[in-house]
Amino acid sequence: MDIISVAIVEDNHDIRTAMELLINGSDGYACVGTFNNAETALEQIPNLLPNVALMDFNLPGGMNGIECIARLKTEYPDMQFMMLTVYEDDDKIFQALEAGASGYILKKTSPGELLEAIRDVHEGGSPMSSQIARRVVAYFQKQAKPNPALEALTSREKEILDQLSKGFLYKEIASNLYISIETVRRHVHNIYEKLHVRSRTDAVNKYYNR
Amino acid sequence: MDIISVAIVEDNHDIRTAMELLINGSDGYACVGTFNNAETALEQIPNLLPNVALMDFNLPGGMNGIECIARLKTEYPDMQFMMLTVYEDDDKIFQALEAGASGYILKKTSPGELLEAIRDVHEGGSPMSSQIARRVVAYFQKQAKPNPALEALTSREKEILDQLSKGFLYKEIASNLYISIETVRRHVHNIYEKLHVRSRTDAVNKYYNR
DNA sequence: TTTGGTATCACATTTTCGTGTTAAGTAATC
DNA sequence: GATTACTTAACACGAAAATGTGATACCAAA
Repeated sequence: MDIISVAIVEDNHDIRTAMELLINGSDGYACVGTFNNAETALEQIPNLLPNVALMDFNLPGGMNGIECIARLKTEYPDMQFMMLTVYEDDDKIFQALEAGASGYILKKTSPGELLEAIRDVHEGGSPMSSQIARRVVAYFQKQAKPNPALEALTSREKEILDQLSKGFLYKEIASNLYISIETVRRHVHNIYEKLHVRSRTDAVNKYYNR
Repeated sequence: MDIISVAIVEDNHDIRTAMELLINGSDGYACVGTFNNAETALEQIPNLLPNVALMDFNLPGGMNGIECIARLKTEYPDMQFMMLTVYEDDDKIFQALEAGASGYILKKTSPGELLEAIRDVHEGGSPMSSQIARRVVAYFQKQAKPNPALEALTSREKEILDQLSKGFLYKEIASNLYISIETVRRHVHNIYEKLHVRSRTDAVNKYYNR
């Protein structure tokens, strides 16, 4: 069992110290640096190159933890980041994951579970509570269901819209579907009416749920 | 602790029977139905209305487990579905989640963890292994990073492209950005050249990473 | 100082798109 | 048997987009 080096970015002194003690007091873990703001972390972490960085969301100064992760992750893609926060809202979760966090756990997590999560993220997992996971899964399910306005389209119209979305010219669509260009025009017209749009781009945007 | 009713859809007789025994032999769980194919499950589950349905991927007959989930989830949004499979590939995971599965666990999971996962998914969580979660998280990170070809665009060009993507006419873009329509034309031309496209829709598709 | 990249504007031409109107054949519904 | 919805098609017109060519100005790097 190799030793996992950990950096902590957390502005609350008590929490920061408690986590440092926990990590340094556990076999197989070493805290190599603690920071109370994003700017210092951004400056020092490149020197320390920890395996895992624990990141708080709210930090004093202009930069929050997510921005800090985004910058570091770009430079050091192999470094693992884990959000450690009190927030459970969708926005913050998705932002953190997009920025490059692999784990997302709440501060109320027990010390034992925290250590386990650190090891987990280091070994290629994505530790997160089952509730957090449900938020992430819900995102997929929401994405999957298309705009209900599209249901009003006939199957032929959907076919045409799909061709439109791929950027084909009318004449290309006509030849792809073996119909006249005038018929394409007609279908497009009907599609626009049903979707209440006046241009191809707007129609495609609705098609992709934007 | 209320009793969780469970249905099992799994074609392998041994596995199906073993799970049924496990569930019926555990306090707080009851197996209310087992099925060896999707068609029968689709027909019977509406009568049983279990809290949780465990679903295998490969099933005999025309329908697989994902299609089965998709149909049932549309009818019974409150029913919880958990994939129980041997597959760990991204495609199957994402398909299952989009279809409406809330949990995704592997067949090698221990009996104790399986029971825990069933309770978890019933209580609003999304049980999945840390490795599975990483796949899902990776999807977010991939989505977040834009097409590298866009980096070749100047900031002004990105601004124009963003306006294009919103469906504005050239003259609207011109007035939004306080420039001449001829300048818009020129920028659009340069954007198309850099992105190697010949139409607005293709450019927008690249902008959105399609 | 020159060169290269960026942003700006102009004119001309061709192609494509969006809209209006009309209408025939088919399939499903009532 | 009439009605309704869908698919197909044609013609015309103006608007918008795409293409080609050229030009000026600014700024920063070579």
